Amino acid sequence: MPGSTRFAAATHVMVLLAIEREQPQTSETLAKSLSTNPAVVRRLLGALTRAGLTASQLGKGGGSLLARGPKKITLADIYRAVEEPGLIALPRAAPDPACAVGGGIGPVLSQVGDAAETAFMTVLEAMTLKQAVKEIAAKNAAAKSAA
Amino acid sequence: MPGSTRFAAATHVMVLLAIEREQPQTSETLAKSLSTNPAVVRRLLGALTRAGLTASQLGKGGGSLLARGPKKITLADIYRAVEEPGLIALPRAAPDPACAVGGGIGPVLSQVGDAAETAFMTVLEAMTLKQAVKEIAAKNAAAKSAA
DNA sequence: TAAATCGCAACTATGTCAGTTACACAAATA
DNA sequence: TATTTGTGTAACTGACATAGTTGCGATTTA
Repeated sequence: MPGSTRFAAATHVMVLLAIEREQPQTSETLAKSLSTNPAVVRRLLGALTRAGLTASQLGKGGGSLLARGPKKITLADIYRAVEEPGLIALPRAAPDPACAVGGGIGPVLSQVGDAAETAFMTVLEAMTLKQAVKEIAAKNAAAKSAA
Repeated sequence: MPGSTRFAAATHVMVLLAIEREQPQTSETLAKSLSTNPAVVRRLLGALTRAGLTASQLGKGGGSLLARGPKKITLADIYRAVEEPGLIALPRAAPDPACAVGGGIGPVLSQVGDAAETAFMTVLEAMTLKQAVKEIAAKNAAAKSAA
């Protein structure tokens, strides 16, 4: 499997926070929903907080909350918060200097890569957290009626 | 480093083959240009051949050639030949069944992920190998005149 | 037949990620 | 002020993907 599952996990967390908008959620509660460890959630939350997407409240009755409304958060925001940029990796080893291609290929590739990544992010940009919550609720309702 | 460098390496190989259109290139020659090992190149070439992008000639005087003209090969073809699909990884662990989000988030995420990946590929689709060769040549000329 | 070359399979090394444990620090409550 | 609750972060581990390497069998040409 290429890449990381952080985006999926972070989105899950954000959806949960969006649904329980009022109540601060502890990392333990969130971890249980994701079937994972509180520390994993806290790492995610750390990245989300640094990106200004969530805020956390220390002490009793504390936990994490959305820093702004779910209509003002897109999946692109979440992606950027937890994933590294650079969908296309450039080679580690420097190519043979005698090779006619070696010098020019890097810039060309990263130019195309940036353009492709921008297109990728644009799609993520188009979906807000609120829409995601709505779609998930719809899927759940469909699944329930089928059962 | 996230992801793989195969796409960059495979593109490098393809550009080389496009430039030396007539002469079959051995994996050893190609490997030297990439500063890597012949076996690594052969693995790449294997994937490219399976995808119908290159053809190889066994025996003495053999090597690899482009299977069709560089105008008819896009960077998307190369990407698909050597990289796994699925830019967005879904979580390994199944979420808590009691969690209201668990069931619905997977489908929603993979739907958005597919759309984003399609956008990504469209950009790659827009650039042919021939164009890439041309741009690289231009970059090299610029670098040479600057030196 | 001999030389050149691909194709493939094993193996190793390295890096990243998820998972886990542990502990210090902050904030609220009694 | 002492206790409780919960975050933030560091260290360690195990799993897995990738790149790199080696070796050998198969195939083609001279």
